[in-house]
Amino acid sequence: MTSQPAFRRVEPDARRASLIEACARVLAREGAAGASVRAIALEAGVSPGLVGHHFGGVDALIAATYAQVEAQVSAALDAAVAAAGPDPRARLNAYVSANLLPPIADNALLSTWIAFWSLVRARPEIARLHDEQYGRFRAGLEALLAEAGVPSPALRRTAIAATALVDGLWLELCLSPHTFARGEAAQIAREGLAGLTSTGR
Amino acid sequence: MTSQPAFRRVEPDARRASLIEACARVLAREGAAGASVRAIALEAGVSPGLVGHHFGGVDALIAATYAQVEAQVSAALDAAVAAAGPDPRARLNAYVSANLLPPIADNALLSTWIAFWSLVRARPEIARLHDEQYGRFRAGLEALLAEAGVPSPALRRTAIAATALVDGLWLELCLSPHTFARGEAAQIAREGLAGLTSTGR
DNA sequence: TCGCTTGCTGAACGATCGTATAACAAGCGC
DNA sequence: GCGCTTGTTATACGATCGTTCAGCAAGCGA
Repeated sequence: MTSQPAFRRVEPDARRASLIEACARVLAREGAAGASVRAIALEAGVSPGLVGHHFGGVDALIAATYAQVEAQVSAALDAAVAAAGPDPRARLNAYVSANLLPPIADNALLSTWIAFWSLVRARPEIARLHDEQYGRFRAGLEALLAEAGVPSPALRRTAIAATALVDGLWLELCLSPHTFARGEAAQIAREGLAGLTSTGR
Repeated sequence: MTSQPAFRRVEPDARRASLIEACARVLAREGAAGASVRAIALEAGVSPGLVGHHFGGVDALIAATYAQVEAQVSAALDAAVAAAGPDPRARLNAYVSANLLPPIADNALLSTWIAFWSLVRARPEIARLHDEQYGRFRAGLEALLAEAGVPSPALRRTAIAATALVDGLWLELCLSPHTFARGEAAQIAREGLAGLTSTGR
């Protein structure tokens, strides 16, 4: 009888990806407070030492997870805009409401994101990542607003307001999911965006 | 030579208040992860055992701190509305923009609030407090929106959108304070509110 | 089949966590 | 001035935290 291997060797990139996914799941399930090295390693089915081996420390793993989740969100937004066709207004609406519809408005993803927010003030590395992410999101929004005819002077403020609207809806969707449904949030975001752009001067 | 007392006896209510204030300061400075019993006790200048003695556990202290901070914010909002005079539109504007001006838009208060958010998913008690707080805020907003002439069918959605706008601006003000100034945030909120209510049907 | 590279394990370390508890002492009532 | 109440301290406990590291073993190449 041949005993099966006690563990499988995986190439570094694949193992890192597996740890990142496990970290995201733990963050979603237990919040930032529960994202310990041991909990993440258990979730990934590996030993705690592997986290230090591949990332050097748990902070770097969390930062990598942030970057990974953000890349997924960004890709989903780009896809939504591309699928919306050529009409500028439709592209703008798609960009905004995609944040509040699947696959972005997933409970696990929302929880992951708020766990990151809670780390921003304590970890300068996370804060830097957040600033970059926020900047990219707002830049994308400003470009779509410009396409949709929002005049240049109002661009910055309209983009900030729309970003805040989306973030606020996203936040409440995460904190108390029973207040309103995902579909309603997307509709509120679309209506709100219409209001924000109609009076933007 | 008379040696001075090693500590002062304080009546329970006053000591509890002192611990709550210390908890808020620690949450603001170090985030939820740093709000340990020992850190809070050190901040308050007492021994760690006092937290258990007066609150039973650190969770109850954090919940009490949440309730206390919320009461302060609520009082500041009421005061802002009262100071705005009788005009419905002015009262509505005061309610919204007061969230983004001193004393509410204080860095410590903002950090405290986001630390609470990060605890909502992990602690059901905190989640319940959040739901109550959010409900009160939205109810207050709906009343002011009704005064300002927003028709009843649009009331709920408009209030949700305005709350999200304020929360989003508040969040970004906390996460990266250099993106925009407090005064600009309040102005964006006022303009955004005008847009939200003008198209609300 | 054997050796070598290296991904991986698992135990151990010191620090810090929340909580419980026995002893102490501040300060009021008498 | 003195005892009593009780707010407060200090310590101890077990659990869990992040990190380190010596050694095992998986699986490829020869």
